[in-house]
This record gives sequence, C-alpha cells and structure tokens, in this order.
Amino acid sequence: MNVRTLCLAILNGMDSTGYEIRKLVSDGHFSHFIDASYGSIYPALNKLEQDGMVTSFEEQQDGKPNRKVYCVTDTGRLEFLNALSQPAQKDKYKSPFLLLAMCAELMHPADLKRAIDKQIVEVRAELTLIDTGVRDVDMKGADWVANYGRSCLSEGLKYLEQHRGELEKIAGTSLKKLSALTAAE
Amino acid sequence: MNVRTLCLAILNGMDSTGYEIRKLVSDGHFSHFIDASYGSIYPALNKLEQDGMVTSFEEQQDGKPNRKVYCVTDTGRLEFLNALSQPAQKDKYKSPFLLLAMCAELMHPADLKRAIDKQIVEVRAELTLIDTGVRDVDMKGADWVANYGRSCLSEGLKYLEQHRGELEKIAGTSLKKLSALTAAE
DNA sequence: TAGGCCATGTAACCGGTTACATGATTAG
DNA sequence: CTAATCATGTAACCGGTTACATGGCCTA
Repeated sequence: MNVRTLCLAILNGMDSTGYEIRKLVSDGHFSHFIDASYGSIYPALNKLEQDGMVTSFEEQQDGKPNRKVYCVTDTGRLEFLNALSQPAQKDKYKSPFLLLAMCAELMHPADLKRAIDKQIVEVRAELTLIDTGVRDVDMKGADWVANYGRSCLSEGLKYLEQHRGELEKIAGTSLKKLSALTAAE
Repeated sequence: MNVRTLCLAILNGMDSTGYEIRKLVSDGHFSHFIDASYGSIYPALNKLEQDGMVTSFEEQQDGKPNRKVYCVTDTGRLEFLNALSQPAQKDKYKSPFLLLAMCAELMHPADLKRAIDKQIVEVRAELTLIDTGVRDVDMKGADWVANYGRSCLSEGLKYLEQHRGELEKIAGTSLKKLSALTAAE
C-alpha cells in the first residue's frame, strides 16, 4: 500500500486536504494501521491531480491559510475500485518491543521493566484514541475497524499485564560474563 | 530498528549465517514482527564485521556451499547492550486489510468476502507457524513472545470469524452510482 | 530435466522520511 | 513573547527491496 492509494482511499470517503490526511494518518483513525508524512502525502496528491484522479480548489478561511481541497473524479473512483479488487498485500507488524523481549536474558532488569512500562503506556494510549475517538471520518467500515483494533490491542494489553512477571524473571540471566564490560561502560 | 541491530540481536543469541538470519526473519520465529531480505542482511553483516562487532569463519559442508558463520565479539555485545538500554521506537502495524475494511462500502461484496477469507487464512497460517514452531532459536524470551503473538492473533481471528457478517452487510452500499462505470470496466 | 534448496553477494532503483522554508494567527 | 496550530510544499538523503549473477546438489 503506497501513499497514493491511501490518499485515494480517504478521498473516496470524503473531500479533504493534505494537512487533514496527514492528521488522520498520524493521530486519527487511520493511525493504527498506516503511516505517512507530509513529504509523501503532498507529492502524491499533486501526482493524483496530474493524472486526473482528483481535482482541487482553494478554500479561503479567515485567520488561517487557504486550504487546498481535493475531490475524487470518476477516473479516480475507478482506479481505487480497481485497486480494491486486486489481492492486497500481507499485513506487516514491526515490533522493536518484541525483538527486545526476545533478548530479555541479555537485558538489564531495569531496562526491561522500563520497556514493558512504555509498551503498556503506548497500547493504553492507542486504546484511548479508539474509545474517545472523535468521528473524524465518515466511513461505514470505521466502527468495525475500531472494534477489531480494540479486540487485538486489549488482548495484548491483558497479556502484558498478566505475564510481564515471567519475562522480568528472565531479565539479565545471560548477562553475568559481561558484568565487567558493562561496568566500564 | 534497522537490519544492523536485528543481526546483532540474533547473533547475540547464537552464531549464525546470513542465509539463516533471513530464514528466521521471513519464515521463522522472528517473522511475526520483523522484515528483512538478503539485499539488506548481507551488507549489514559485512559492515558489522568491518566495524569489529562480529567475526566470521568459513565452514565447509559436503554437497552444499560453504557457510560463512558470524560470531559476536565483546564490542558487538556492548553495542547491542547499549542499543537495548536506549528507548525503543514505537511498534508499527501496517494493514492493507484494515484500509480495505474501512472502505467496505465501496467494495464489491465478492471482493470483500475474498479479502476476509484471505485474511483469515493468513492469520491461521501465522498461528500454525507459532504452534508447530520448531525451536529454531535458543533464546529464553522466545516462548513469551510466541505466547504474546498467539494471544493477539487468536483474538483477531475470533473477531474476524464472529463479526465478518457485519462488515459484509456494509459491502457495496455506496457503490450504486458507479454501477455504469464499473460495468464498463 | 526442470525446479527447488543451499548459499553468498551486488547494483539499480524506489518509496518514504527528515529537515527545512514560509507565514499568519491564537493560546498560554 | 514564545510556542503551537494551521497550511503547503521541496530537496537531500537513506534504508531497504527487487532482481540478478553464480553454481552445485537433490528431488519429482
């Protein structure tokens, strides 16, 4: 999934701007399963317009800079429909935390504790974002996706809270030989 | 988390080769939360050796090409320990499936059904990989990580199976206006 | 005999991030 | 008075993938 298709997806649901799309994607209801920054969104939007997939108009606002609002064209709708009917790529989960958990035996107990605490805070924050979720997008699938996310995240959180002890017991058990080195650190 | 640190992590747990690391990362017990291909692993390994983080020796095998086995040095152990004690980046979940679920109303019901079926197959496959998991790595955190993965994945699977109907009910409901266009497709 | 596995590696390419430029307005 | 928010955009950079090269052995 490239940023082009992401923009097309959002614009298929609602007219929007580059700024708004980025907000959806980094703080809003798309943030749980996607990533994109200005540096990729704005060029993608420009390209989409060049290709006739979207049109745009400037909207004046008082006290704020103009917004450049994009709307899908029928061509854009078709391209997106076509993208939807093609087999999607596999989901990918990248977790520095789990890599670190794998290496628990090499970690200083305090570092591991801190890492688990941080992970719990982050998962809780994402759950809060889902629950207090402002309806920032008008798509019928949004609730279903939110519930799916809630299920997985709260299960993960439960596991973290109930089983962190087991991992913490492992922490540092393969660290002895390096104590001299780490002291010199 | 770059490939360099990933290699260092695995080599801290066991001596290994580029080929093996790639297998761990794309079919093995690291595949659930990380990604890397030959094109990044081999150069990373070379760089690590240049930097004195690892050493290597050629191992002859009969009937098979030589393996280049890498082992961490104390310097490498230190660099990794140091990496572990620094705050880790946030986990990232990239899901083309959820993007598509968001857009359910725009999808042909048959396409959506196919996408859900595929998702279920993939989650089941990952669960199987965890359960039938050969002990391909000797790290004490491995079981904990496996159980964490199992929890989240099986919760996701349950949700998919129990609630797919709700999503499928939405499918295609915003598609009418384009029926002419899609017919011409 | 075709294809897959073992095994190492490189070069071209590409998608995306980071960091910057610009500038008005509002909240603390 | 400072910092954040609104808002759009670009250019340099970078990490990683894709596709290729090489070659022996084993299985269908």
